Amino acid sequence: MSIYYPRAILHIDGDAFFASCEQARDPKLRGRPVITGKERGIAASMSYEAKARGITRGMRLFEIKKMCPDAIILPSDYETYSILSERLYSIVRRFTSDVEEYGIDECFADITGLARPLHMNYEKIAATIKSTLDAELGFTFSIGLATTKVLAKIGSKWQKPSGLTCIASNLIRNFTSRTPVEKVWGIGPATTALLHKYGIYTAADFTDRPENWVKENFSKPFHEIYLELRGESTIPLVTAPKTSYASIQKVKTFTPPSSDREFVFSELAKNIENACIKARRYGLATAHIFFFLRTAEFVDQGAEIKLANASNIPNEIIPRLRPYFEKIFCTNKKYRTTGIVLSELTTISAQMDIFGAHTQSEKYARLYAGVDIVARKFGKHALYLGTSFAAHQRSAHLGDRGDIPTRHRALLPGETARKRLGIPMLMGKVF
DNA sequence: TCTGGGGTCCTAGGACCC
DNA sequence: TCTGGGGTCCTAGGACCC
Repeated sequence: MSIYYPRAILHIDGDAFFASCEQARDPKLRGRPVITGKERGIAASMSYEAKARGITRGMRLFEIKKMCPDAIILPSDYETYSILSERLYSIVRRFTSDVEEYGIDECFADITGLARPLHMNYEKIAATIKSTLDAELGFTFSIGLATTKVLAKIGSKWQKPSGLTCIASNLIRNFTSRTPVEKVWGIGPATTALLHKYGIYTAADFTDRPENWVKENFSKPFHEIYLELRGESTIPLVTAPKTSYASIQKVKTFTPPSSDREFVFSELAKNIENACIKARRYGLATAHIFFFLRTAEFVDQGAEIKLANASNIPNEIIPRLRPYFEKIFCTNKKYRTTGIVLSELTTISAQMDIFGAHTQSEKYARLYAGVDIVARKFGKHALYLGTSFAAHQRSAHLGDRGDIPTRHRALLPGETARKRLGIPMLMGKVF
């Protein structure tokens, strides 16, 4: 039998997702070159009409206006994209509960064993999911069907937009021999360079090597990719929803860069408020805070602060940061970004177990319980601190449409987060 | 690719213990 | 006091992803 799938895994990917969401919401935009990313000054996502005009990701907006004067350039609206993203997941879940929400515009789904109950072969199921998504969301999706996640990813990219690519077991080599290693999910620039040194240029070149050679020369993730490329499913779908975080990070860039001390501090305060909102939503409190300021020249400075008592209350955290902010802030510099990382997060109940009582002030805890209720009813920024007033004014003025919602959190202690962000520590550790 | 705002996972090596 | 083996925990850092 030629159509054979030991396991049937789908990768489902929205085509030009952000731009497509805008076109789905406003029919007047359909058929026109739409670009998102206005707030950054570069193209984040382009409709296929814009791609046809030569516009690529990361292109500067002034350049785009020259190339394509009728381009419609919009700021990113992550709240709307998230709503459509949830709709994507829920449509796929009509077919199977084994869905991994991998990114705002994509997911994996395991449909193994569903051919009989649904009275369709796997390829027909994939086609049905695709036509349902296209019809209900009003724009197109590309799907890869294969026996592993890595191969399904190759499939979904194979014919974009609006493609359905099925890689049955006997066809794997047809695809891997035409896939450069750097296009394989999980193989980045460092591993590509290493593979090239061994004379490996396509995915099939890689799978032709003996397994022991791969085990000896590569770390575990690349051995798994190797097996997946051979059709052996090794990387499981992660279908459980995220319930907790090891750290929470909020970073925001503003234009134009500013040398106004109070304005920059208000941007930092707003990030703290947003990080605390998220911490409270998950019942978490932080004992380790890291913040940084980035200048217009992309020079970062930061400081770490350790709290004796864990907190998720901006009123407690912001005053602790202020002295370090004052030491870092330089009046003759312009700043473009502020960021905050909360780590050493503990659950509120764990705190009570350890200390036998609430460690955060009862007054603030009650106040913020109220704030969170108002925010749920009237919007996230219905209430905010005077400290971040300037930042809220700016975003209302510019027509910001909300912050990026995050579903995942890195498991990083504060200093690691600083290092990962590539921020040198100028002040040393502060406690 | 002149640079947005999030994330994951793995490994090496040191501290400390028996 | 020294040598040695083995285990666990933690941190730093690298590589990748959207």
